[in-house]
Amino acid sequence: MGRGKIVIRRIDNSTSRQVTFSKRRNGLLKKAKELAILCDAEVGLMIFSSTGKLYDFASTSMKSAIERFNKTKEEHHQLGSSTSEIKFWQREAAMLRQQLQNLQESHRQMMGEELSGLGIKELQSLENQLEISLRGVRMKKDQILMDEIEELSQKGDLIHQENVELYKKVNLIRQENTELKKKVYGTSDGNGTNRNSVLTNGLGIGEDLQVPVNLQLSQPHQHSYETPSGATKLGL
Amino acid sequence: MGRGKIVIRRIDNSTSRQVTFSKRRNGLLKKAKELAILCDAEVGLMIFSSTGKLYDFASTSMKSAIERFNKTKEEHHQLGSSTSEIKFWQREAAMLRQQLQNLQESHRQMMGEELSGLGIKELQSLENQLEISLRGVRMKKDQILMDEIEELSQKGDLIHQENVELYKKVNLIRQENTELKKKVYGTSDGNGTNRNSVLTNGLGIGEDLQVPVNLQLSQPHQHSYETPSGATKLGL
DNA sequence: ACCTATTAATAAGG
DNA sequence: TCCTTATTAATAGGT
Repeated sequence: MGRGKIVIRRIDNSTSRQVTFSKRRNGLLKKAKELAILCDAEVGLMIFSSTGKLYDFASTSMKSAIERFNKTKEEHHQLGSSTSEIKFWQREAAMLRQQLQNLQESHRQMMGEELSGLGIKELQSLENQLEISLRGVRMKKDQILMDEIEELSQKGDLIHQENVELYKKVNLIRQENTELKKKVYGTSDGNGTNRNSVLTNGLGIGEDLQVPVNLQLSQPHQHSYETPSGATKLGL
Repeated sequence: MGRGKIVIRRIDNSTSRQVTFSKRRNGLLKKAKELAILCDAEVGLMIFSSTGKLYDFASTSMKSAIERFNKTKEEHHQLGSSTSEIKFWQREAAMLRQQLQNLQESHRQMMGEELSGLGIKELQSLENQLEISLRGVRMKKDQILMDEIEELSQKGDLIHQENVELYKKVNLIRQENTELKKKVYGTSDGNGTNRNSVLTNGLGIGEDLQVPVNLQLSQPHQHSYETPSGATKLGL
């Protein structure tokens, strides 16, 4: 696959040998990666240039690949003589690997991947399961949102009550103040009293009373789903 | 470099994944050999299929490659030697068990179970994923059903054509028969001829012509989702 | 390192 | 797994 055909034989010219090494090494590494990804295989590749430099690729880790290599090779010539302990753990690992694969397949299907190979009946029951799951998730989500609203509403109530109490206290103190002023400066103004009462009506009961009522009537869908956690901060 | 371009991503279909594995594995091994020969390099390649089978190539020996690798990496971990066989398998099992648990949790959540502990954001993204999966599954299912209907319709057409041909043959043979009877018994009856033609109209063209038309007009939702596989038997 | 004619690999489909 | 073929990808040879 180049300008001409070549025979597979050591390249004499050291320059072109190095150039070819560089090109083909990259190609080999690339294809090793592709194989690992495309086919879900574990690949370990070590390349030493003629100058001794190392280039390597491992889909998981070279350590894992080498250990697996050794185990696989050992099994071959170890068929008669192995400790029961080792055999136990080997079987354990094999079983777990099998379980993992089964679960992975089913998980992929639930993710809507790898559906080829499924028949109508299987697809139908998968669809049913997904619908059930979806309902469950939505219920849970709505539940959480409702709970949050409920909590918010209660906090709103408490704050409102607190406000009412505070308002009363403010009024009491204000009255006390007025009384004190009268005593200190004598009866000097009807103005100050008027201004205070107007202010009180503007900020106080008139509007505060509405707040908890609004919270209780609000519906989940009127809240943004994106920033519900922020709401709890309001209460604190 | 095939009939079409492909993206480097795990191949979903397990059959084509295996086919591709087989082809590319051979290609990779070939190129590893070529690199070693052409460029005078030491190459070690290990490939484990997803089923655990090992395919390997080493220009000198895997032992040599691994030792050189260890030396180069200056890791005195002795990856090639048998540390504690049992410990290796225990670690392997522990790792697999961990993976299995992680996957199980996520799988349960996709089944709509074990949702407590999830926040709104997580539930929302789970919901989105389930919706995506559901769409995928439904598309796949509809595709299969449409394909089946198409196939059935074509078979219906063929059968109808066959019927028309057969009807013609029957009529020909019947005529022939009538002629023969005339020759054998002389001109004896108008009764037999009448009965035949009435029978012909009842079983023949009049009804048969409708069958393929009905099949072609039928829509997917008119079919039961429970018994589509039985339908293919009709054609055979 | 880049270019590009040419060969090699391989995807898709029996 | 092997075969075939259309198409893409790798790369040999040159600048």
